[in-house]
Amino acid sequence: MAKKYKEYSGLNLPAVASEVQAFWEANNIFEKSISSRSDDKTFVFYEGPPSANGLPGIHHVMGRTIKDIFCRYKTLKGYKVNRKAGWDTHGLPVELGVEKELGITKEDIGKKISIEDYNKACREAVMKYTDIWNKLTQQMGYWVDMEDPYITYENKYIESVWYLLKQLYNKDLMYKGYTIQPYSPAAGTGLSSHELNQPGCYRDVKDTTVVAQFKAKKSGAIKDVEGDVCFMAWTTTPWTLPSNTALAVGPKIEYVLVKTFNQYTHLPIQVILAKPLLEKQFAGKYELSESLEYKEGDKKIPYQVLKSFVGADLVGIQYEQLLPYALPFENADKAFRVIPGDFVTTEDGTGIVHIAPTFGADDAKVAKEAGVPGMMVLNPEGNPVPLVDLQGKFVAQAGELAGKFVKNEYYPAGQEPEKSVDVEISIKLKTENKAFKVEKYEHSYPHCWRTDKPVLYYPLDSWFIRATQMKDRMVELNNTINWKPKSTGTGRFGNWLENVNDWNLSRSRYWGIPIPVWTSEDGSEQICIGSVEQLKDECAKAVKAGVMKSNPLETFIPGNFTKENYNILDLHKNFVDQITLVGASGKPLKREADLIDVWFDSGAMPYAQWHYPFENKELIDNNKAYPADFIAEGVDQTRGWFYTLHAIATMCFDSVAFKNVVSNGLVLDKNGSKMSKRLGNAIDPFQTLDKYGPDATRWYMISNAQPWDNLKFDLDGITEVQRKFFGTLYNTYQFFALYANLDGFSYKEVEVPLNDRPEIDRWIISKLNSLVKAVDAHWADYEPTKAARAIQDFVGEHLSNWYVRLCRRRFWKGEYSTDKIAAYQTLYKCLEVVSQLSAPLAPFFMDQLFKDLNEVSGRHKVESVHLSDFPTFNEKEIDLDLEQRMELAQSFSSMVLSLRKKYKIKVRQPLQKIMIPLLGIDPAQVYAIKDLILSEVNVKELYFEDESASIFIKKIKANFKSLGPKYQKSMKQIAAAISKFNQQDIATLEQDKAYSLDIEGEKIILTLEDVEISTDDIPGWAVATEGGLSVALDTTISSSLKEEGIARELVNRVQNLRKDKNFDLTDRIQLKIQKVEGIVEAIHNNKTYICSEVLANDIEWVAAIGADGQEVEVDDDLKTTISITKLN
RNA sequence: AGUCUCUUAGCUCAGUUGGUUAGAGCGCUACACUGAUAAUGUAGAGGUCCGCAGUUCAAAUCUGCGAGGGACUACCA
Repeated sequence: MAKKYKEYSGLNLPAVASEVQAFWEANNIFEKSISSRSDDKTFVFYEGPPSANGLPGIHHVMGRTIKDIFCRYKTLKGYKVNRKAGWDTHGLPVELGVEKELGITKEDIGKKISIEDYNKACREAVMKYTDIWNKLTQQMGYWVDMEDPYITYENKYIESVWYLLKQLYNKDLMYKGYTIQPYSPAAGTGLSSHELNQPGCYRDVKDTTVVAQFKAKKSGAIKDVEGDVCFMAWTTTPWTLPSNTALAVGPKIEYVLVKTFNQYTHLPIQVILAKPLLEKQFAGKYELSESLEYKEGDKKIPYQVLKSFVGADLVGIQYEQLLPYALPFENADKAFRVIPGDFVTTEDGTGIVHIAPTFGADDAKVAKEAGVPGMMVLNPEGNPVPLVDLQGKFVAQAGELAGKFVKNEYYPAGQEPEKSVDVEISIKLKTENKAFKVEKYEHSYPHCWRTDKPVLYYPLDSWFIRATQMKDRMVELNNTINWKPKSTGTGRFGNWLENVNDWNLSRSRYWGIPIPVWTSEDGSEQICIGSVEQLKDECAKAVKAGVMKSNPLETFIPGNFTKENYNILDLHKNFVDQITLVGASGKPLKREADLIDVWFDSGAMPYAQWHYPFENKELIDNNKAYPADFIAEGVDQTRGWFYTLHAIATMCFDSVAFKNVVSNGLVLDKNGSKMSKRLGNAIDPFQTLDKYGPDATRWYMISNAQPWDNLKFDLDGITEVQRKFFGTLYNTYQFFALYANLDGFSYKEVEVPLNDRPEIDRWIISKLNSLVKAVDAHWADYEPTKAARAIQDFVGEHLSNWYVRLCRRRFWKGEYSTDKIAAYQTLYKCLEVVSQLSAPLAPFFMDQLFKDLNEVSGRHKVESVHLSDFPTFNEKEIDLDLEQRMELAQSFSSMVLSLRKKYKIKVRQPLQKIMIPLLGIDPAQVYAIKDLILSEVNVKELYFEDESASIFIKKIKANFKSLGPKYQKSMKQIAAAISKFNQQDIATLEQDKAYSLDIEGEKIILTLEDVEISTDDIPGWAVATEGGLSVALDTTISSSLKEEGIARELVNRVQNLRKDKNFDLTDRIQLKIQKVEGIVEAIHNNKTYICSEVLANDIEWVAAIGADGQEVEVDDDLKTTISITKLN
């Protein structure tokens, strides 16, 4: 017996997924999808490593669906797509997790717990959730090679990173410098921006603020002003005033010179500040006054505006140092000047900004640009340091402030002085006539999340990568990358590159990749290590020179890449910090204490995942696995992973790291708020996959919104996809399977030539080819949403709602004829192709569909849809004319049905004729679909009415698209004139193909193209108009039509009865009907039709029917009783 | 604060180079069909296209200024 198509008792998507999953595993389908493709045609994909330290969320399903789609698609297109999984294992979250678990803090490291044990704990903790991640990967159908992932903490990985760092070092792209970073003196550690963004870090505090007066040295714009002139600058951190080395003004801001009196010393003063802030600063007791009479004790202090300038005029003017405790150790002559600053605003303060380059990031930046030094002094060892030390105390050079903490919060509890440094300085300035105003001010200021004490912005030593130097090349290379969406590449990423800063590599942490640089104490000698082999050699030298007792890498064998060999070392801090190397002149070299930014880890993955260049050198050098053809991550990675990949590739390889990149948006909850555990609106990916199945979940996520838009994730949306798309497709398959099994169709017959198939078959085949063409282009173009929607539309609208619905009869009626075979072949083909087109997105369901079909037909010699070849479209099978006329058929049908509805004539009641006016349509087009329309709307005849026939009432409208460009300004009058046309005018225009209009004395010739003419009404007919098409329906029901209607009703009732009685489709019956007035004629005249429809041999009229009879209504208020019996 | 992004029906989204009646699905209401039946179809109601100003004969669409949501980066005297 021939194989049967599998029939199902219901659609259970989660069950489908687990069955197919089991099938994949049992038959190694994933491996085969790679191994079956040739090495010559590869598609390179990079997996952005997730941190196994956190749990996966629903957004990971989103991101990974996108990755999976294009990898699977390329596989179908014949590419070999290797996908190595990876784990991001370093970083602060891991450290914090471990500290929480062990109940320790950073201070305990090296004391309560050794760095070695600490790192060991991190190493174990970080892989804690790998099982859960693997489960998600498997359950959602994400194909990635989890067997052999790259792991960023492995020695081989680190060795590759070191290699890259050394390249940068050798190219002089790495340097050590200082930068202003958030720093917690109480904790003695720098803080990352991540730490500063912890909730509760920014708090409103009340600080003493000072508007200080900086006495100008007269030159430039103020050269000729009599008397002393001061710049006014406001600060919320008076303790930074001793470190002031510049004042910044906005070049375009207007400033004024004001004459007034100091409120504390009552001495006359002349000050400069921004004009927009004049009233704010001179509020309260100050008053604009003609006379400048003032003595101590007066309630009001008068002031006058003497002069105004723009900021640019002030730039370059020098001033006397406000608090001359110390001078910058270098370039002191360049200090104490007015410099330009773009960031200066006139929102608050004075419009002149006090610049202390050692304690502000912006300050450092503008000072550097202007060539102004920061207040760095030399410590007893001769090293430059700021005026405040790492504990937050002033250094010796700070005069009477020396030894004091800059904030009272830093003193041990109970030891705070009564007056904080801020207050002390304020008082000093007041008495010295240098303070214009001192007041408390409330503002938000960051606090250390661990010590609860305010953060300082402090210059810290860091290693940098000279990204600024490579900016132009990075921009150039970026222009060759295909970004989805484009705006992220040009906008967010492009701007980021344009304004790129040097990359701060340093992190003062424990669990990460150590900077492989060893330096002598005086900084004169330095080695950067680029491999374990080199480290071993240098260690040997160090042992020889006597700076180290033994070589910890003694047993390491260079060139041996076995696990065993690499397991004898650990390239983490605990191990490498034990190593002292030796410089050329014999000085001992110590490793720089810092670790590198974990973003470097992940940006190095293209090379480090292959242990480049120690192993697999050719993969990179010969561009076999580099650069990536495709990567995808969330848009939040733009300045993260996308950037680090790009930067490293540009700097080390002068190449892009990826050619195509999809940056997807966020997954929000259904109200558009961010998902978070705290709000309890986070969606559990496992529950979702369990309940709805991966296919529907994936399909929903991709079809609902473009990947780069945020997705408002709503579970009801998945239900809809389930019902609407998968349900419909499932039903279509079930329908096919039901009849194909009855007829034994297994696609063994020769293909019925397209020309021998009916119009509707050629139509759906044409549609199918168009679909293949479109979907192929969408997948290739990284437009998954468009692909999904196109498929959805095809399945729902064209295949199910139109093709199957209209063709149902062909499947169950009659012999196993050519026409029937054509129908099966057509529907089969559609289902098969749909399964292939959709397989990248709905891998489980589509594989089942494909296999269910293929197992009977054996058309494909592969076990799985994922091993098949993507369908090709045949341009010759696309018939746009046909597609267009089918649309016409659909429109006409819809209009007629709408008319039936309006006139309350049910579809089962046959009607005699419809008429279509030949206005703007090709009769041949409509003629070809005549039968289709007629059967769809149950009407007997269709004919065309020539446009010259006078029964139409026509409507005319201006065609703006055609008239607009030609007449522009006169458009409105023309349109108005056209709308006033009467039937005669329209006829004239149609006849002469032209019509002359007179608009404001100008003659305008209208052609037929300039207007749209449609039918408005046909008297005596029911008329429907839609989008320029009209159709008229004859609603007359003659007696013979009425009889037919009754016959049809009867057939319908009998069929229902057959079904109720569970008769087989092919059972013949005996039909008894109770003789009732009004139906005899109708049934008699349609007897043959009735009998053939219900498979009755004859109709037996009876006077009354017994208990087995069924009363039925065949027309309004027209009832009879019938009974049927099976004939054997 | 800067950069990017989004805002169209109750909800989720389409809407080509500007062209005059702004579309679909879901939901809702009404109905039909009953040999795909826990399926299917049809029709109807439903809109200040976020606001304002501008360009244009013509703006959901282009420009500017705002508002709101979101992300990232930075953090301010």
